Amino acid sequence: MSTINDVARLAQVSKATVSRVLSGSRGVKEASRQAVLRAAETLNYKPNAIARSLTSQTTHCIGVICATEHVQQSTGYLQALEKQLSQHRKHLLLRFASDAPAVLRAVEELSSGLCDALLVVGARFALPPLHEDVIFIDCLSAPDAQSVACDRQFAAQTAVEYLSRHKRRDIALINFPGGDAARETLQGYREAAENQLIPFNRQRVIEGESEPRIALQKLINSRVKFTALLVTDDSQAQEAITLLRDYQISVPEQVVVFSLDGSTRLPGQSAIPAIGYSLEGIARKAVALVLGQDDEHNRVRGTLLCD
Amino acid sequence: MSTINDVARLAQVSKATVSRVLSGSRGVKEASRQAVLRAAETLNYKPNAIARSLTSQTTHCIGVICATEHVQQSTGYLQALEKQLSQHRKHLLLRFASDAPAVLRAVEELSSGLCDALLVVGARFALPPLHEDVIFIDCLSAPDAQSVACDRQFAAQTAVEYLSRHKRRDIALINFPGGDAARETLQGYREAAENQLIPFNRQRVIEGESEPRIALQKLINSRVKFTALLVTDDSQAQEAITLLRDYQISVPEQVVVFSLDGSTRLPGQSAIPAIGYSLEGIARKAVALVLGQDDEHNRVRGTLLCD
DNA sequence: CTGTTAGCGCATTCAG
DNA sequence: CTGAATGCGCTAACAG
Repeated sequence: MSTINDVARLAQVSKATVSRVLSGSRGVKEASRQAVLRAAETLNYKPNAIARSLTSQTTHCIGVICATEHVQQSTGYLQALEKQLSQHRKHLLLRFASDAPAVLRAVEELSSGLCDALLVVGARFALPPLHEDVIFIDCLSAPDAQSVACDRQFAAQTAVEYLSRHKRRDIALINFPGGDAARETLQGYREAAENQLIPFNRQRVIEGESEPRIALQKLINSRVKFTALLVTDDSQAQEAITLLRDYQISVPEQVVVFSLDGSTRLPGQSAIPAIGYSLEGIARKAVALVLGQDDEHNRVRGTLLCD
Repeated sequence: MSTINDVARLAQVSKATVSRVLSGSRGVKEASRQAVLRAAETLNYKPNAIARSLTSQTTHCIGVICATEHVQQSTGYLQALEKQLSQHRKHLLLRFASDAPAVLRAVEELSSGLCDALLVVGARFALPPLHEDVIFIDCLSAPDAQSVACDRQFAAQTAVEYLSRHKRRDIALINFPGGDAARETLQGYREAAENQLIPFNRQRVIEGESEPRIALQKLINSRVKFTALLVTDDSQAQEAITLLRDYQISVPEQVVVFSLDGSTRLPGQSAIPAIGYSLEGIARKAVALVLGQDDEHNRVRGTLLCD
């Protein structure tokens, strides 16, 4: 690769002039300008990004740590994020991490000046507080100012409203294992139920169980009646449906399964009703946050999805 | 962030000593060594990756340009690649590109010293020759030395063999639109057919058609008989099946659809017979190539998949 | 308008 | 064993 020195020599000017032409570009005699441009062209010169970063103290790299267990979910986010980032001329440094320690390691390794900021996506487990410029997307619980999250309360409300309109008033909920997400979901669920005059039955709510199959078994073992089942996402929905059928419970006839997050499904892929979030919208907000252009409103609301 | 200077000052030694301790680490008095280590610890010092890159002329970043149209396919590759790369302490810079110009742009933007090498994955379209250190994975056609590709001839052979064992001897093929991939596939197809004493009927082979639906319509319009259909990948298979059913042709009873690349499907997802490739194996080879440890054998063979 | 100088943070000489 | 000096490629401040 040719350097700025080569260009300067060929163009018979100083490095500074070359730099000016290729960056600031104002206040340069047209002749020199042309000479530089021509020299750069013939040498196929590209300013070295690393050297640039060293001076500017910014790499234009954003680290993205994908913590989603189910890869199919991450891919949509990745695409949306990459699109937003490249629109802002930022690069996306990718890392997968399937549990908290792995996320920590990834954060460590990316915190050596290589990235301007970090993004953690879809961590469904508890994360220790991360001091750096880390933004959380769709994670279980995170400081509000540094994260963009789904409005889970709104989602649960919508779901209950939808189900009760479909005459499914005995609604079970397999909630997130914990965190703010679980709290908000439960709140939305209770609130909407109250509005619908549906009596609250604690047995219908399973919490603190990270294994969905076990959660469902608990529910069935309790012999509480339910004609609808709220689960946190599509993969949980799939598992639930399989298990329900194993129990000879027909879906959706006997039990309607409703996914509280169906954003990552392909269009027309499934007939499971769900709340869908705009990945593009989420990515846009996240990138805005990362770039320090807070739009002060990091809660995203989803729309009802059902074919 | 603290710099090497801060550490040197705190440890009462020179920058050079600090550097020695934290890198080469030999030929340093134990006392200084401890002092440096302690200082680095209290300052939470991490050598700046950018400054390091500037001197070492290597960034440890590998650019990955995902050219797969169907995102579901890219995600498996991404995960496999990231795993291999991080094992080699390399970073993965992600970029999506859906057509040739976009790939070109991505290559341009990543060729400014930020990446040590580039990887293009799954380009199903013609690519102009790329001069840089670009390695191609699963692309339509690329110089053999710079690419890891599926052994398509072997795949087609295997498919034809499998189908004829299942008494499906009238095998149609919707081939790749062009490139070496198409050539090899056709060759494998013909060779196996010959071995099985299946007469070759050019009408059964559709080539040069990038739109799978149109390709299939061509085939059907020609009224040639076929009891099996070879397509290049799972998404094509899905489209084909839908269309066949629109034509009242039952799958797999009347026509068995066989996917020549089913690597990116989830286990047990589909009952379509296919050739599957080990993404991990492909990623391993690709990373070896990128790191200059050629293993001299960049062809990957797939295994028969059918439940 | 332009060249010289300094410095980003680090590793690597080369002397002591 | 260790410190001072040099340079990686570039930009910015400062003189001319």
